Amino acid sequence: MDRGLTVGEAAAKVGLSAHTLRWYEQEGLVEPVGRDGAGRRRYESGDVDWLMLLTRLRTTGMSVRDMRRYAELARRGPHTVTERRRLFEEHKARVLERIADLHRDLEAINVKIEIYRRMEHEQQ
Amino acid sequence: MDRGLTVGEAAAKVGLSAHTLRWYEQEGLVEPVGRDGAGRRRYESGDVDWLMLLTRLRTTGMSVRDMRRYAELARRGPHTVTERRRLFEEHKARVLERIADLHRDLEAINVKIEIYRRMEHEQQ
DNA sequence: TCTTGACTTCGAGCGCACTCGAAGGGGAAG
DNA sequence: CTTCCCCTTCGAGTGCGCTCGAAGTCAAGA
Repeated sequence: MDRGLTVGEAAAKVGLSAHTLRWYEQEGLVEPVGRDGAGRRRYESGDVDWLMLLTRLRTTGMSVRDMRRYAELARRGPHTVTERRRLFEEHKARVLERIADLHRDLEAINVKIEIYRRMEHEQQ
Repeated sequence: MDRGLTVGEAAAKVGLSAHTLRWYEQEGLVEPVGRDGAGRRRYESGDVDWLMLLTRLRTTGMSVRDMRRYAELARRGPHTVTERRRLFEEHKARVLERIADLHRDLEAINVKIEIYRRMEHEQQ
């Protein structure tokens, strides 16, 4: 038994399917991960950390296309750190805007709930 | 010139395409809207209000399927008001959870930005 | 040794929410 | 009357992000 997790174990850990993990690799979101003697993927802790970062980017609405751009920067080495930071700061701004939009739209939904509550009251 | 907006005007007003407005009608998200003598759609202010509510539900992540369920309740009349309020309250809870998730994931992104900043500093 | 089950690659398929294009029909301006 | 533009219906196409299935390999357990 080599060190590291199989694709199934890594998938369970990060909350994605094994199919999706292979697809992420194929799409260039993840560097080709190490293999054991039989050609099976072995996810080390660094690989898992990277996947967890990717899932955070995904759940905050980053597209696969942008995640690929980011992965390419990371592969190109330490001289792309400034660009990576900018990419994250732009993403952060988008997420903050998204949160503000959600709050704004919730206002309208709350108004609607209040209207329904009043209608229920009058029906009695 | 009849009263009301054409599909193009209504689309511009609510920020959707004319194609999408027709599609919403076809999908049962909107009651068949009134027509002028030539069979063209005429959106009255109530129709536009409904579309604006729908767009708020969409931008807060409600699926077209759930919007259709809501539209069906509204069509069934005033005795569905309680159910509509419940639907909105459940949706509101999901949106609040989504906002909380976004804040949590932003934390991780902020940590990453800080790490990059330190790396940039050390490179100088 | 045999079975089981997770792994491999590859390519096709799916669900969602539009998005577009074709073909034709007014109606208002010049 | 012609031009123009927006309208109509219908069905097909698109982009995204997976998701699935087929066919085959391999290693560990009974």
